[in-house]
Amino acid sequence: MNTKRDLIDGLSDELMRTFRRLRRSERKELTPFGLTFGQARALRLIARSGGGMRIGELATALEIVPRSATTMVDGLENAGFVARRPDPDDRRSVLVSCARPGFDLLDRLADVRRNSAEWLFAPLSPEERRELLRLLQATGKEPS
Amino acid sequence: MNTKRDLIDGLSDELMRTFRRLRRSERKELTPFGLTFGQARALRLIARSGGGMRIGELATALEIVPRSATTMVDGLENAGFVARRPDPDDRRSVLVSCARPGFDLLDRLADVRRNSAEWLFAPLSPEERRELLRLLQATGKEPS
DNA sequence: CGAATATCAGTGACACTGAAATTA
DNA sequence: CTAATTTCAGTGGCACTGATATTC
Repeated sequence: MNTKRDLIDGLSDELMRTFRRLRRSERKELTPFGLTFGQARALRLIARSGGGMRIGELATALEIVPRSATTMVDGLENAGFVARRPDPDDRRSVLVSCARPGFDLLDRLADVRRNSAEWLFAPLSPEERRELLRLLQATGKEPS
Repeated sequence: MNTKRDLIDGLSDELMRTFRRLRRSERKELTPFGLTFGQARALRLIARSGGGMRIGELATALEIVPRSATTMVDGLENAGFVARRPDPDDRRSVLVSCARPGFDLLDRLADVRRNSAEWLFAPLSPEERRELLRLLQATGKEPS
């Protein structure tokens, strides 16, 4: 049982350590584009949605509360990367969609993301990467 | 090469998602103890150091800049969990060590941490957990 | 002198809660 | 009326940079 505790402890530590390195690297490379780590993440999701995304949808996808998604969209909108428009079918809702400057950025953003991550995963073979992805995807979704 | 990009993208996404879930869960369980996620992490390291740790050492271990470690120790010290004392061998330095209330907390803190993480790793077998740990440990340490 | 150590002051990112307004 | 959706206001965590004092 001591080994079990050590294992979970180590997993927590390594998970945190690895994520923080990834985020720091990506942040640094994102700075010249005027985007933060979180904004880039949101922009990817919004662009992928095509026709437009409600704030609540975005919040769910980002796993944050809707209020926080509002602020995130504010930043992207002020920078001109996304646009808000009212939902014609539900006047409570707002649809957020990717604006032209946002679309123009997507390819370079993908490059940045890949470059930021590549050094991190470089020591892993393609098979190991797939296995890592599989294991991460298998983790639990909610605290029981 | 499209598959390669998708793989790295997915790894980044899953790594972030998994870490954030862990942190959120641990934060929630840590609240009653008056500790934040970062403080708990620092306290573990300080306690493990035994005789005392310099701020710079702690910063290196936490992978943050020394100035941020100062603030983190401030919080732990104000709460009475750690104590600062001057380094007798180097008057520029301060040694941070775990105080009695901090020691008293360690066991319960370990429980919290294990409980917070267990649901996350529950779907993984012991072998898979060891493999996940190995893969995370194998990731790169510095942006090339 | 230059280098190391810790601290002070300010800032940015980002998540949270609670309350209010609008509409389904 | 209740529930859903977004937004406003404020707060907390935590990382950063730059400047300063002290000491090696």
